[in-house]
Amino acid sequence: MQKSGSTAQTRGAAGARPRGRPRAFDRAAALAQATRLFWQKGYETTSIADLTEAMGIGAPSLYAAFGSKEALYAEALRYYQEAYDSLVWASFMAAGSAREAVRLLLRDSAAALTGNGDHPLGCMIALSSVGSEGHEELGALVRSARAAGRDRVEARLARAVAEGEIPVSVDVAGLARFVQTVQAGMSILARDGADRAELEAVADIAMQGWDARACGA
Amino acid sequence: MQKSGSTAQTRGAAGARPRGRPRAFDRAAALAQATRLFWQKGYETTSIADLTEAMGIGAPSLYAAFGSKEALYAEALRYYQEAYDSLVWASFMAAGSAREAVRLLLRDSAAALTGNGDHPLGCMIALSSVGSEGHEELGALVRSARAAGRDRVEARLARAVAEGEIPVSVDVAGLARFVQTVQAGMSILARDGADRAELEAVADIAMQGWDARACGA
DNA sequence: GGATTAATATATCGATCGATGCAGAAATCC
DNA sequence: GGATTTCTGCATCGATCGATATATTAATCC
Repeated sequence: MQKSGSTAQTRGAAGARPRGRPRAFDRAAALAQATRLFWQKGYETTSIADLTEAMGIGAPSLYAAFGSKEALYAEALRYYQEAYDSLVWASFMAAGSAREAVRLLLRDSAAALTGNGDHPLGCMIALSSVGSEGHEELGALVRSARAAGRDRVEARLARAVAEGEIPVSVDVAGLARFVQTVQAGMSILARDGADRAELEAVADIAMQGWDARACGA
Repeated sequence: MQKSGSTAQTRGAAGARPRGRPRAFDRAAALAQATRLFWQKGYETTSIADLTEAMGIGAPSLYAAFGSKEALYAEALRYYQEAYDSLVWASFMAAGSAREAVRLLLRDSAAALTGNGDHPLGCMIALSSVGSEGHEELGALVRSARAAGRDRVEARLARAVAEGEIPVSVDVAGLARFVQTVQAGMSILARDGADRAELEAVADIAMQGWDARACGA
């Protein structure tokens, strides 16, 4: 099910093929499939049988390439952050003001979380319930990933305070936590079937308070 | 582990004890324990062995009293709504205005979701990921429970429009969805360790937009 | 007391869980 | 070519999953 010519994906440009029998599947593609499955079903609910079927490989190949279910999930989480989550933050990073950054973050989140049908609904990180008893290592991983989002917002707000966009009287940590709350909540609504327009309306309402406060001066 | 005198909990006031050997455990107390376990760990992650241990009964007693794991979860969800979730809505129901109702709902949610250490963090309904593949019946149950919260808010907002508190130009469905989003997001933050003061600050920020909009007139 | 009814304790059911042992297959090195 | 290395397919490991069969115990009815 995989052309034999595509087995060189992890090799350096200078050749030097590894010694033994080459891997018959595309590791990156298999990881992408595993990511979508974990994203859709969660860690506990996704079985090795589910994974091997979706990835199109046998269990020994999975363990040889990824180590364990936990290690595969950790790698899938990293893949998700790079392949999906980072896209949501692109406009945020490029925005000229903190207000515009947050506005675009929430708008882009509304669009990404509802998706276009080619990936699961909601955010894999926000909706992950790993760490509720057992798998403490993965739980810490997910929690830190969630905290990273808020930290990005908080850092941007702090910069805006330094630049005079936002008055020093504003609690940037609290405001960042509010943005994180809205973004997290949108994932739950997206899972329940809220569409893009509905979440965009939520994002707009969340932003309407911005100008009412001293921030928007 | 249970006094034999407490076996009459489901009997009518007029006596008429059931025929056979009486149940040796308190069904309501066992349900309460099961609820807390499902609340903390989720449906899939909680095993029958976990349940029987926490409830202090054997597996056959569990199945005789509750039918199945799915039926027990459904009953636990109902118990949660009556014993915990309804408390959060008490002030909402009693408030004199829609604005005050929503404000108290978010404030009380902040308090309830962080708790006082005697129950799991976050909302069992909001954080439930049942229904992501398999268990479609329970998934529908949880989704409808989530929708019920938003419907309550929307109905209150609609009433406020009828009473002139909120202008007819306001999209009450969208505003209700915003409130639901903030409330849902707070559950995720609570699970990650956000304390009561932090979530109250989130609730306050969510409300600050209220007066800025036409609603607060 | 004897008959009837229901709950408990013990042991275990088949299925599935995550994870491997092993033999054959496909590549490199020499 | 032969030796070596690594991946794949098949079979299966012990543990745990949700759920029960069976025998015993404890109550009511008569």
